[in-house]
Amino acid sequence: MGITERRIREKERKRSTMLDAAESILIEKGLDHLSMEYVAEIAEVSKGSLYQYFQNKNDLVLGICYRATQLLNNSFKEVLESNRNGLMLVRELGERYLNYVKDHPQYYSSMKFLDNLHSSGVGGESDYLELCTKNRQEGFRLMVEAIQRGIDDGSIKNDFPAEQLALLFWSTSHGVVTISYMHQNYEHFKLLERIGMQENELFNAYMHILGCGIAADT
Amino acid sequence: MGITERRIREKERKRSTMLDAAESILIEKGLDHLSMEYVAEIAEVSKGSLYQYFQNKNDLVLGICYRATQLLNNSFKEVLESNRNGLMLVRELGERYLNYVKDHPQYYSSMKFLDNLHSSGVGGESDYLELCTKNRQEGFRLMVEAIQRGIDDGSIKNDFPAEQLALLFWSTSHGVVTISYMHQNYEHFKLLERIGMQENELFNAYMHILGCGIAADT
DNA sequence: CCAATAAATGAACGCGAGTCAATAAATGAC
DNA sequence: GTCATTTATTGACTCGCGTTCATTTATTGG
Repeated sequence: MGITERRIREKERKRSTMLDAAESILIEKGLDHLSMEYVAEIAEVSKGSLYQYFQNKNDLVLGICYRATQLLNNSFKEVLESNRNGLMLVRELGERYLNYVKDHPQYYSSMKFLDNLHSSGVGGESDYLELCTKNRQEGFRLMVEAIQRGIDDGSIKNDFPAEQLALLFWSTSHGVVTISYMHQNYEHFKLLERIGMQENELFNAYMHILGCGIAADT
Repeated sequence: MGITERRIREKERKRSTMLDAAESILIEKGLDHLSMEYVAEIAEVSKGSLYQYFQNKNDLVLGICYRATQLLNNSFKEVLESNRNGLMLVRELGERYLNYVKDHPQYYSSMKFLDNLHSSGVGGESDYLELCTKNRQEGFRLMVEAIQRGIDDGSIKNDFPAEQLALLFWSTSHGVVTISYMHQNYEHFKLLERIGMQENELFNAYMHILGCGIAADT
């Protein structure tokens, strides 16, 4: 009975096409101009068809967000395959995060979208929501792992449990990366210019400060 | 000619009433349920009237955001009136920021709204936008001042210029505060619980790490 | 009391998300 | 090949909401 399997594959392929369309709009026009009508037009299907593949607009955007989290996690996993010390891994994770935002601003914007969703108690109306959340947790887990390795190999102080340091690293780097994102994508955001700072300077300063806080005394 | 002045006062009073209505909705129902219709109903005016006082919905929300930035800045200014050393001031600023988000989540959400605006190149269609931006800059300036004082009084290392440290402090604390906000306002955000961490622990850890990075060696 | 000006109103418009009854296509049994 | 049945596709429709505007109402200055 290969027919149902083929059907499922077909369906996945179509879903993927639709996501491609949505993604291209996201890149070219931004989230504000991503309408179901427009996606349907680009994907060359009817609006109604979209709703056979996505439960609603949120679900579609989270479909992109799912790709986004996958890509970021894969990048993180690569880092952890290295056998450098934990502190270096942490630094590398930060760098990857920064480059990710630079290379895929549309993916990052979809992740911001995910963050903003949780407010209105949006729950069971998107299958992708759960997948995205899972991926987020996985990403966090990778950070924990890097830090734990650092604690184990003695490159990172053990003042705090690895999870707590990871949360700190996650939240603060998120803040720094957000600045970087704004700098690159918001025309009127001139803070870096105003204080005469380069993006990489910001990142290096961040890593320096963070390093002072978490690096073990050698 | 006191009549035009009275008129202007009246107009300001009415605008304020409308903002009050919008704010109460924001508190009780959140940004998602803040519609012009609803605001009109609560403020007991017609929908059309709102547009005599606000250029559009964004403008109205930014009106709230203006109040939000005012309040935060006032809190910051209080801190700077103290004559403790700069490092203590910085810590106090962070604490104020955290408490602000705890006490006025609706104001914080309006500031997130401001952040999300800059994307779609929304420019001259809101008078409040400029005011909010001004206030933001003022808030940042206060941070710079605290740090500069710290550098001057020797409590903060002078590895970096005050502006750069301020940007670092601003962005990283923003990240930490965001976690705190999510923890309090997003029902499904369980990260802190999952790693068994309290909010104040997060803050203290943040300040500890930051302190290691910026505090002068004594 | 009467223009003239300003403020307030709500019906009407446009846009976009989501629905659904009708239509078309694919499948499997005979 | 034919036909009943299940599955996929369509676009007209509803509905909510931001925004506009012609009309009505209130206020001012003469």
